[in-house]
Amino acid sequence: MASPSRIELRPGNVFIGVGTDMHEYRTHRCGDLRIEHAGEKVRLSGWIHRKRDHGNLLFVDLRDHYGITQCVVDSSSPIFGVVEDARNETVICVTGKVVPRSDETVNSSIPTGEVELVIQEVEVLGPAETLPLQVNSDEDYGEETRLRFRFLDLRRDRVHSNIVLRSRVISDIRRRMTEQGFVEFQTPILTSTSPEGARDFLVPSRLHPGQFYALPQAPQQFKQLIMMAGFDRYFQIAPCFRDEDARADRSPGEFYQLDIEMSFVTQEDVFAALEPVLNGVFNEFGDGKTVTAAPFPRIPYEDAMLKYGTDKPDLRNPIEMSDVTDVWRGTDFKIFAKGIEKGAVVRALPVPSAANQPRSFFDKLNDWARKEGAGGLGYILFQDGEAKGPIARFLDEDRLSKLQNITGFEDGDAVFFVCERAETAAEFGALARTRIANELELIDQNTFKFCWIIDYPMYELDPRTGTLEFSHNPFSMPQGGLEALEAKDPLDIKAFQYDIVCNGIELSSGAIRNHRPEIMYKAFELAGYAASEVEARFGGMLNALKFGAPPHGGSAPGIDRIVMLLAGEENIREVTMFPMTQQAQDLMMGAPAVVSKSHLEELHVRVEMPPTKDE
RNA sequence: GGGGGCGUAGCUCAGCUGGUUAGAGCGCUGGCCUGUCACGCCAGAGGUCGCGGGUUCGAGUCCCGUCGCUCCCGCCA
Repeated sequence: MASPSRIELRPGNVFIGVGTDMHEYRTHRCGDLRIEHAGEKVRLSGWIHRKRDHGNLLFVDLRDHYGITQCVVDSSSPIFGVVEDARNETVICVTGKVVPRSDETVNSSIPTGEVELVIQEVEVLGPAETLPLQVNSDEDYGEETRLRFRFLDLRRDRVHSNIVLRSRVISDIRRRMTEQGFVEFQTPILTSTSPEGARDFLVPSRLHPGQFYALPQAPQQFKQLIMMAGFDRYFQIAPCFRDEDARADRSPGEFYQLDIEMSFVTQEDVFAALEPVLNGVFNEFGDGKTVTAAPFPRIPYEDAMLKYGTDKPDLRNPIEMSDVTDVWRGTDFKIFAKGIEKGAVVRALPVPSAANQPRSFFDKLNDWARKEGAGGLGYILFQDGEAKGPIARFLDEDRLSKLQNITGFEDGDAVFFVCERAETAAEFGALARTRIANELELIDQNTFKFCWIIDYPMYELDPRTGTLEFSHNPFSMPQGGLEALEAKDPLDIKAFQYDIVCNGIELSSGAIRNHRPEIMYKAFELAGYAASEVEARFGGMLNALKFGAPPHGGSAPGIDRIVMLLAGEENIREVTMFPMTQQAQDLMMGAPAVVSKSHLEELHVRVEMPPTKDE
């Protein structure tokens, strides 16, 4: 017989000898027993999932992590009363004989449904009080109850399996990364504040009064330093901390990234490393949905903004916008023509097979558009070779054929028009695109569509101050290098900066990094930072760049969002074991909390409360 | 920081234009029931209607404030 350390916990395994030396708690798990076990004396431990009490005959569904087994006892047994008195969710250990069920009483909906355990001995291991939420129910409980009693919520099937899925996804990612030659490292949790980006979490220093550590917003600088240290290919399931407000798809405070960085690579090399990992993981855990095959489409930022109105397009949506400003310029439809004169653009949204929708469909959309603050949502229907609808008459043959060339509409389609300033047109067009596709159920729910968004602008103007600032990561390499920084209009410079998007959800951003100090100085100079300031803020990294830095780049897909997509969950709490509320509180552990005075004194910290309203 | 939704029994919710003793399902307690699998049947307990103030003869319901949960905007290099 194998030594205990080599015994695996697999369904069907008897992992401890049965008989006189029966294990104290269990010989099998609650998902194990099959018809082959009939006649054996076994021991199970688990939670009372549900009882069916017939007075003189009592069924107990005993549940553990692995499954449910029906146990049965009748009033002739001396321990009948003990089982009858135990509440749901009480942890018990039962010993008895496995018996086959009669044909009429087999339960084909559970794997153990052909047998049941006749209870001969019972021990209550952990009694349960009256429950604040019922584990054996699909009822949708309020967040407050669920989070305060998360340990109960986690017993329930849906969250329990989400968390297991999360674990399996992470294991699978680790395996795929390791097999590609990536090496996993840990980076510091207590580090320095990062000068750009989100709000930091600060940790006061006991040894250095008045000084603070910060929790890393991401291991960005560390992973670059790992490349400069010559490790070539790094990855980590990295905790990241940002003190920003939560959303349904954004935990307050903390989240995890698959953080990766590679040396001597181009943008394409990074894509080639990540694509098989993402495609593989989504195929493995995507519940049979189709997954974009590598190489994923690469969409330049500018194209994405024009076609989808956003840099995180949902490619499941077949509607692609195009610019038709010229088609409407100078027509008698004054709303558009005058708008165009004042600098507005017109975007077309061709919607396949929408021409036969009832009038009310178009009216409803128009009402919605006005409520969103747009002028409206004009449209033309193409039916039986004719252009129909309220504004169709403003376009002559020439203009209509031009429109067809641009949008590629076919007979039976409808084309919607958005006329706004370019930025608003993109924003509102994106909303309309999503809205229309949802109304007409054009979104394929059985697929994961990936794409890379590439060629992000290096700089943008701050809309309030009009000053030049980094539009993404200041450590990205500008396309064209130093030459571009010196010669081009900064707003025309692109960066080797890219996002990966799946079904309209941004999974990560990444970049080829700027590994040349002189380019770094220049890039920051354009954004208004003096060399001395750059040195003060990024001294450590800048220093490393000066002692032989390899070209390098990477990315960091969000683990939580990957699991959300795979689990089909809309809310990140459903895939997080111990989440906080939207107000960043842990209701179960009671965090954050007031700490003792001595605690604070040790850290040289004094609390000053914000003024209350009547002060 | 701002906007929306929700807050009634342990839990999920109903409660009309303000009007007698605030209801249901699940859970809980007690009773009956030997083949159920969301077992069934009978009975019972359980409520400061989030909290504070106001309007009114009368407030779960209307108004103001406040707290909690949530969704969104801002924020998230």
